[in-house]
Amino acid sequence: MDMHAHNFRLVTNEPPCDECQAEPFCLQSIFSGEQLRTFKNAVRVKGPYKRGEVIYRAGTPFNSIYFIQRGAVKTQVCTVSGVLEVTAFCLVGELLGVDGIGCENYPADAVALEETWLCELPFSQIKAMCSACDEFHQALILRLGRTINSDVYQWALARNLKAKQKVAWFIYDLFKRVRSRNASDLRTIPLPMRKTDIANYLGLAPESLSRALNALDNDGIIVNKTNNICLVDLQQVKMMSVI
Amino acid sequence: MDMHAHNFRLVTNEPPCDECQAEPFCLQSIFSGEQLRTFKNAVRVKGPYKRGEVIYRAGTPFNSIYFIQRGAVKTQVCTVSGVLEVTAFCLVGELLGVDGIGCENYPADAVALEETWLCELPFSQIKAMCSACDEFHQALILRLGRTINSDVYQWALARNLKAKQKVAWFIYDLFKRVRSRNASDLRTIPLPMRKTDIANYLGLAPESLSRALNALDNDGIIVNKTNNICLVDLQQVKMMSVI
DNA sequence: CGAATGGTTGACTATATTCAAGCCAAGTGG
DNA sequence: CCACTTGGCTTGAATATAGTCAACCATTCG
Repeated sequence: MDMHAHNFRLVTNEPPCDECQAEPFCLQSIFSGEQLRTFKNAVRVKGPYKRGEVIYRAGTPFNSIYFIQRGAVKTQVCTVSGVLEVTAFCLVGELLGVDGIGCENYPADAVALEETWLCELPFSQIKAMCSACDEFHQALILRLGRTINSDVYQWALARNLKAKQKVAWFIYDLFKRVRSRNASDLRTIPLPMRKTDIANYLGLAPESLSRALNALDNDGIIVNKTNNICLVDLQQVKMMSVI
Repeated sequence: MDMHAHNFRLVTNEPPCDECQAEPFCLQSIFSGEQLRTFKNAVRVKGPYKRGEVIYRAGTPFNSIYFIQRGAVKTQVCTVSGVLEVTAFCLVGELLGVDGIGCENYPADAVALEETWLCELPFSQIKAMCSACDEFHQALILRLGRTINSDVYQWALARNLKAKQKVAWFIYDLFKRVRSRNASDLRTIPLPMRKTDIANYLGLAPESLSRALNALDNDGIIVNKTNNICLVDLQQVKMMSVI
């Protein structure tokens, strides 16, 4: 069914990028002329994935990384007793599946959080392009480095925070990521994921997250809605999220 | 002073590997003949680093990764308010500095936990060898993948554990790493790091770690000493460390 | 020997989880 | 169009858990 769904969703490459909300952050910006042609032939647009739909499962062979054209994705691992733990959120303009590099299989499930369109980059092609173009290789390494860095070392700093600070940290991180794709001055960021997902990701009970968000709202630092959060006092949010 | 210390410690390449405790896990095992010669010329043995000595600092340029021949290392980042957070422990036979790949600078300090000898692999040379030898490239990627995987995804699973379970998880992880380098059946693993470092790494107060270790000891699952831990009931330790 | 550091213990406090109940908005079927 | 259900979210009270503070013990190091 999964495979069938993929086939169903597969869109031709001509023109693959018209609907992309994240074109300025696409790796293709490095290329021109013949190389751009090669790149565009290598990638495939896939979508739409509906909310809750699985993009790939943990344990399936790692063949591709994905660029998120539109939408948002969560990754989650399943413990031996069947508890799901959210490991990351990927937003528009970010890379998905990077955690599979160096592994036979993807280590986590990837699940769409809203209607999502992806640009698939087969890893074999990526390797070929890395060999052919050093600039591409460097750009890719930089992206991967940044991804790993934020996944690992940000968490190292966040794990000793109290619930309220953790939440502030999460909100501020999300804000930075949204803003970097979208230089506008908006302080209201959408939350494509469920609050329960956020709680899980932060290692909090949903009730604790709810209380922490409430506390921040009562302090006048944020305005907490179901599907978005407004960072009223940006400086304060930033301050709270550091030890 | 740092630079000076390095020069002081620099040992000639002939013979670099005689004292290595981790030779079977060295990347050179891939090579033979002329390539082995090239590899041996590329690497440099450095040591001894005394306990507490800084190997590299966060923010200094990333030039090399290191293979730990002997000893053990912790990496730590410093928060804006000056609090140190331990991000990882690296043991004999493991790679240090991997967190710098894709970055201009090392993201964390590396500090020796005991008398430590390293084998330095300049990243420029690594890149050259990757181009020259696909098998090496694959082996390296595999190592990096495993490192990242354990740093990121293991933590994702551990972050929702209670103190006692976190401690069991840490001990079991350490046990697996020690055993994989050293196929003996010993159940007593040395602790090159301070208990305060472990507590920091696990996001616990030192007192909480102490109590958790005590509880495990009282349960008859481990024997808790200052510089080592004996896993009396291995199965139980493993069981406790999963959700 | 005395100081310093790391580790432990106990009492108290802060913090987060659990459980149970209720609310609200969105989707469903009559 | 309106009850009805559902899932996600919130609230309050009771409980479990970890952190803090202060004192103390053990080892190491000068």
